[in-house]
Amino acid sequence: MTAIQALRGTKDILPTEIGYWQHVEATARQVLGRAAFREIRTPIFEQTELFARGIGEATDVVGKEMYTFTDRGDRSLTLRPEGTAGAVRAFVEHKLFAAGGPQRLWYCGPMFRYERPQAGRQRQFHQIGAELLGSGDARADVEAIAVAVELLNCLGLKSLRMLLNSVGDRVDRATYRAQLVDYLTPYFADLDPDSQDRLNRNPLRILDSKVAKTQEICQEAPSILDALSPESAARFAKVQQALTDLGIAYQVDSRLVRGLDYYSHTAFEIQSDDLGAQATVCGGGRYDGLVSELGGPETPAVGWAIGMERLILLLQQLQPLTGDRVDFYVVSRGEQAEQQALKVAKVLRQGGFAVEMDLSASAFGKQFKRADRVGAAACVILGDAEAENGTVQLKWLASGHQEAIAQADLAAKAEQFRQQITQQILQ
RNA sequence: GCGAGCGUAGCCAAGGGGUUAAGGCAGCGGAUUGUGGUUCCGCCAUUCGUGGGUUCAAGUCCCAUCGUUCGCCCCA
Repeated sequence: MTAIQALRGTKDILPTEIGYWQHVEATARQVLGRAAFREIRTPIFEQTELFARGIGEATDVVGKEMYTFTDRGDRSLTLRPEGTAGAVRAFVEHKLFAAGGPQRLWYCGPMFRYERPQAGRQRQFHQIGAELLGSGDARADVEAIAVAVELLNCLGLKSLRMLLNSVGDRVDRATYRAQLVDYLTPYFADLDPDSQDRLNRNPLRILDSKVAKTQEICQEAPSILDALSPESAARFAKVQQALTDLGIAYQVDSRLVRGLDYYSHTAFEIQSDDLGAQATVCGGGRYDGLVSELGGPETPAVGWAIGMERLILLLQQLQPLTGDRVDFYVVSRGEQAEQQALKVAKVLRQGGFAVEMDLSASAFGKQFKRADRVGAAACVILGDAEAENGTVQLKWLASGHQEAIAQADLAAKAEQFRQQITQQILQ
């Protein structure tokens, strides 16, 4: 029998590392909640058409990275490759726009893309995302970005850099696209093959090619910022001013283009140098056309997504996880004592303590070793003598101090124990 | 989809054609059968991802395959 392994590009999150995930999720819930974002949970699979329409047929995500399958009813379904399309679908389906005023939504969960795994990239990965729907005001962009930055700050992440750009509206982009193609065409022969291919399909993407020669050519290329209409340019200036006022550092990078079709105006990425080739921890921007594209009313919107695996990769470099500790480890030997031990454990657990029962029936010495290994603050000991007179021996492992306590008194002494444990942790 | 590197125990590994597969951590047992953290002793891979080939001889060389890592593409 060969053992079955987790699929390529998927990972088990084991108890030893789950602490990071819980910490990130708790912090996200807190920070987003404080900014009045409300959590939404949508299905992890949807009609394929949702993503085809929402993300764009021409994108790589839709073109070659989706987990698409046919169910028993011959419907084409797809495991969600990102979270925005589903959130917007729910927004439209449940007419959340009718509530009046902008809606602030956030989500967190697994996403799926069929890609070759590498550092910071998996086939099933997790994102935390936020969407602010119903405001086209430049302040909405700023609010969205500020929440993302606040979340990363609260997690203690340092030395991140934010790249900011405006890709204008549809008209601006069409103008710019023409300019860019005009500029690049004479260099066609010098471009790398991928970029040659993109010249017709998606010329803006050539700008962030990693090939040195291509980068060199792009140095002199026209900037999209020069192609913005006065209105788009003013809007972008407003976003920058507000970020500066909030003390949020950024650098304008006119070559930042995002991969999904639905972006317009503000685009931003937060990157780290400590992630290998996949440097982006958070990416987002404005997507004014998406809601109507998905059958809702004309609704401007802005949002972002954070890659949780990448985030946790950074956290792990920062701080080791403090292991879960046990307050009491219950050591027992002898039939009567073992029976009583179960009750003692129950009483202590009801008192709010983390209690582990030794189930081995081995020598006391062995049981103490295990108590040590799980980092217990104290051992509760029950042998024949204790069982006989209804007491336990309570031994504090750090000091070695040991005392006899009546089993009936354990509940009443909970507060006293709690103080002793707290004291020990502080030391 | 393309390119490169790597697969020896639960983990980290040495060994790069000559035969008893180092060592460390962890684990288990004992010294110590009612008291842990230290110490000491012992045990822990008939086998080196899998299949085939070369050779008198293969973890060691070759091929294939699977897995994994890193990079490209793309993205969080």
